[in-house]
Amino acid sequence: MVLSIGDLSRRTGVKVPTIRYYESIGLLPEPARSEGGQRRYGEAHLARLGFVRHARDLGFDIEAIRSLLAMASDPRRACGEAHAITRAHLADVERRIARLGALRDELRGMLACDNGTVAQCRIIEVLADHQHCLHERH
Amino acid sequence: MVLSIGDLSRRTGVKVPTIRYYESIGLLPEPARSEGGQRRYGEAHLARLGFVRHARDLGFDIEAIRSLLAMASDPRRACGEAHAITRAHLADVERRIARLGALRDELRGMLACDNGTVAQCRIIEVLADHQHCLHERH
DNA sequence: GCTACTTCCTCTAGCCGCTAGAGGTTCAAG
DNA sequence: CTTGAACCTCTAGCGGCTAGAGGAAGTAGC
Repeated sequence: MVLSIGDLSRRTGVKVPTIRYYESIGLLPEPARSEGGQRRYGEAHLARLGFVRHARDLGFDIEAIRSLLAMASDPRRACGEAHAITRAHLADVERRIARLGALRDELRGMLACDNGTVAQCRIIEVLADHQHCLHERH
Repeated sequence: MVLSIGDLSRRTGVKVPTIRYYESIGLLPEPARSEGGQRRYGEAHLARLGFVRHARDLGFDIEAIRSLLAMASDPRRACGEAHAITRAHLADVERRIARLGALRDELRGMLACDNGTVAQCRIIEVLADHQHCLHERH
């Protein structure tokens, strides 16, 4: 199987410039080239880019993905480190959810006024004065 | 009341370079200067920067804040636009919460294996093959 | 083999919202 | 009057891409 960069892009859902970007930062190995210098990919690239895409979708940052890739390539290695990375990421996601939930409540409260003038508008009022907030700390 | 940029920073919790950045993008008006050229702020700046800080904490982007500031400065203006901005932002926050919730479930599922070797590790497995996911679409 | 058209190439610059650092000046306390 | 903190401007960098210029290569139909 030989794929152009466009083929690889369509198969993985990763945009062409993003694939080249991943190569430039060393996340993907340099592929073979055609006589004319165009990139030619195989199964290994497809799998690796799929892995990367998937991890990005799950919100892992590039450095975490680098580590996960290193682990995936060594099937005998204990996956404790993968657990640590994933747990850390999960904790981060949970923090973000909590924060966004508080934010949502705050925004809903701000919307609980009719469309009067700014003078009575809770939105402007809340923004102008922290005292009106539901929570002390955002 | 006369405040240096450091005073303003301490009072609002906005870092000094960020205050200068806000000025550079026109979010804060240019303040008066001391004889030696240092910035000198008053109550109006304090209130405006507080508003900006608060809106940023609530996750509004700079352009939204620009609009909200324009509305706040005109107390007779109807606040329909402020509602529209806030509703749009709320919808965005809700989408992010839903997405992060799905992500959290996915990550929790991935952690449901013991620390064996990579060969049996669900984390690596899930990342390598989308079929293992809880959801079709992330 | 030629034309036309798409896809590919490299390179540079830009996005957001800051943050960091260099190299120099001003201010305020003692 | 000296010290040392805080200030100044300017440029560059962060993450993770995205956009555009200007040109070369690949491919399908005639």
